[in-house]
Amino acid sequence: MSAENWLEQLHDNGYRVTGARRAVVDTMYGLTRALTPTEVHETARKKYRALGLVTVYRTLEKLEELRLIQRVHQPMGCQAFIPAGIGHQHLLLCKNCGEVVFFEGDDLDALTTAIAKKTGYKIEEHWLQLFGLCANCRE
Amino acid sequence: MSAENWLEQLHDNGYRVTGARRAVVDTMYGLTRALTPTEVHETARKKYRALGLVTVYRTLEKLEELRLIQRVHQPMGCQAFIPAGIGHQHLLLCKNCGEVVFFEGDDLDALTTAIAKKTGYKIEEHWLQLFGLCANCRE
DNA sequence: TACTTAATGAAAATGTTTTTCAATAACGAA
DNA sequence: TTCGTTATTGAAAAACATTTTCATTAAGTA
Repeated sequence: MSAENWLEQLHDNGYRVTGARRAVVDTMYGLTRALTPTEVHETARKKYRALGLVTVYRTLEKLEELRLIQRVHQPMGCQAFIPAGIGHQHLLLCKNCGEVVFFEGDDLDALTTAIAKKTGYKIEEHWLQLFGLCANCRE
Repeated sequence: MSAENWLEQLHDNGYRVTGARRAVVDTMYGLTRALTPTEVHETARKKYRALGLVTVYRTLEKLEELRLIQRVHQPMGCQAFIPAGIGHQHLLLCKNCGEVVFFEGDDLDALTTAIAKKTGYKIEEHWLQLFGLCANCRE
């Protein structure tokens, strides 16, 4: 996996590889902190001056559609994006610096079965997110 | 607990009880589906015609501050509010009709301890949310 | 190299949330 | 009850965020 590979995936899905998209992909690829569309615009414009904010929105939309990036929900807002985890993963976020770590291995089967029985719901998905302080920020 | 009690809590915290606030509180109290500020405005205006959208935003802000309501995060958007659960509770949402059920009793200690050890993070909170179909909507 | 058409940036439109401000009304004090 | 202080209000404007429109540009294929 590399930024070049993301561009290939765009191409393979019938999307053209343009300078604007290269700049956005280069900005997003490998990020460990979520960025808002405006932040992506500011950063990517250093690589491609003419880049418009509208194109950032449109490119993020396509990267999300290809599941290369995903939206991050936080108390402060839910418009930021990071590279997507692979398979079923959850997030751990540092409240101080915003660093994002993926983890897997939650076993919520017992819980969901119990809740399903109690409520009559058919449970199809779950969101689990942890918040804390990363090794650097816990001082 | 009743809508009247929410108004008392506003009063006890130094806020005045007005017609506009009554209408918003009456709308929010007892809801089992999340409403956006605009939806609250539309509904509450049936009880208090002159109600402005701005006042809805301001009242929701205060109810959230008093922890009487809380924001609900969903794939489609994160601007909707419902009456808050008591203590540490999680949400189960029906994907079809939007009905919200609270539950407790998750035990994530083993998981968070393991993740904390693996990542070096100090874990302070977690969000857990289940999505599915309620008894009515699963047909 | 030329052609087709997806992609672009700018501007405008739309939608949401916040701020400003003069008028109003809640509510404690008299 | 009445009065006075001041929090609250709605309207309008401002500030932001996101989407749409459209003429121009450039990617990728023939």
